[in-house]
Amino acid sequence: MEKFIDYILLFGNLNGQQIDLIKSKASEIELHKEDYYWEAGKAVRQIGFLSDGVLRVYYYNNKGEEITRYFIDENHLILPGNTIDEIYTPSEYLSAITDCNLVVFSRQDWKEISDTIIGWDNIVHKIIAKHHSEKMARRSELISQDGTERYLDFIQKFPTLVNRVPLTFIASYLGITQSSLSRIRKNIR
Amino acid sequence: MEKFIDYILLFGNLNGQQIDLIKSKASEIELHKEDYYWEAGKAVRQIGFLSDGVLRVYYYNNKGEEITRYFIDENHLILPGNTIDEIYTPSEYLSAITDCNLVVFSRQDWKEISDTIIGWDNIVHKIIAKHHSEKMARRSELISQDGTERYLDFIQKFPTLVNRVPLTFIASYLGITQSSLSRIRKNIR
DNA sequence: ATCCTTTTTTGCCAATTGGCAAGGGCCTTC
DNA sequence: GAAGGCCCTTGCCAATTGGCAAAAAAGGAT
Repeated sequence: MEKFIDYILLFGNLNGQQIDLIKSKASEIELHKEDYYWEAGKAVRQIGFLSDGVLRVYYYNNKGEEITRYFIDENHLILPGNTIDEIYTPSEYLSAITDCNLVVFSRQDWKEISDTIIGWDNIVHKIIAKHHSEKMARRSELISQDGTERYLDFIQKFPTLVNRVPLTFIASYLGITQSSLSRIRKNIR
Repeated sequence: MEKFIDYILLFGNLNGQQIDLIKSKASEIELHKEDYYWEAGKAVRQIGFLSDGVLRVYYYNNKGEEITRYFIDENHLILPGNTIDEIYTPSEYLSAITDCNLVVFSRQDWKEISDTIIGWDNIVHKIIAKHHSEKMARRSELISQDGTERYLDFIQKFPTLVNRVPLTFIASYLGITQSSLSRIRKNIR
């Protein structure tokens, strides 16, 4: 919970009263390895902040292969869709790679926070902007690289993930097969 | 100019007076093929809306190769950075593939519009959210596909671009070489 | 129409990656 | 400590892509 408050405070100032309001609305949940946080086709009813653990976002392509779009690690806000107002039904899955702790808010409570705390929306917009630019930057660079470069890039950008995420998922994220990635790692050694 | 107003109205309502204010702040500029709209390292001082033509966003990777990150076609807003407040210095180039027409606003005028028109920020946030989700979706799917699939995907998603964008740029966007793309097109025929 | 430039296609060979299946290592469970 | 499961590595061969350079095609300008 403190992690969440600390994170928010990176993007704007809040007084003690505002922080108390936020805390009063929050609840903490745990996910075990392989639990879903979202499932494709099922409406998402809460806003979450990942305080511990790693999640992965994936979908199935038209050949039925499971493709990992990206990973979410500690200290990231998980917002459903583009706006808070509309119910969001994801087209992809979000599940726990490791055991996870999250701070969650109901859509309703989140809205009340937004209506009560002046500057809240601004903070949230800053966070969204940051997330998007991070994700874009990561993705775009991958495409022009070969397997080895992609992997080196990955371990440089996500040093904390390399040892916590199974090889299959990393390979899928990098757009190569697990065996190719395994061979690449062998060559690097 | 009308294109810009029409575009904005897709995301929210404005009255005649508000539209007049916007028009009074706007100016129209032309870019010729290969002109820069942004250059890496040079601060961007305006907000633009591309009403005609195609732009491409690219950078140089650590091998000195020019990598096309994405294309921008008609009816897209071009916002510098994550927030209007901070001066934005891009790390990539944005140049015209075809002759282009843009509607541009100085940062100052844009701010005045934002301060005067209630709901303007909301409209802009919706547009930003839309752009980001579009870009992410496009990019992520590419990585799990081979050259042929990427190209088929491209012509399906950007039918209007295929014949206006030189092959090199499309290849670079798809993360393959120009010759490979040429061979792929041959096989498809 | 001709020349010149730019863009696209090809050929050839090397390097990279995929597909498939088997094998090895490690951990858990009984 | 044996059996089973999961994850990672490896071998073999086929398919895909890259690199380089030359040829062909398509546009533009005079």
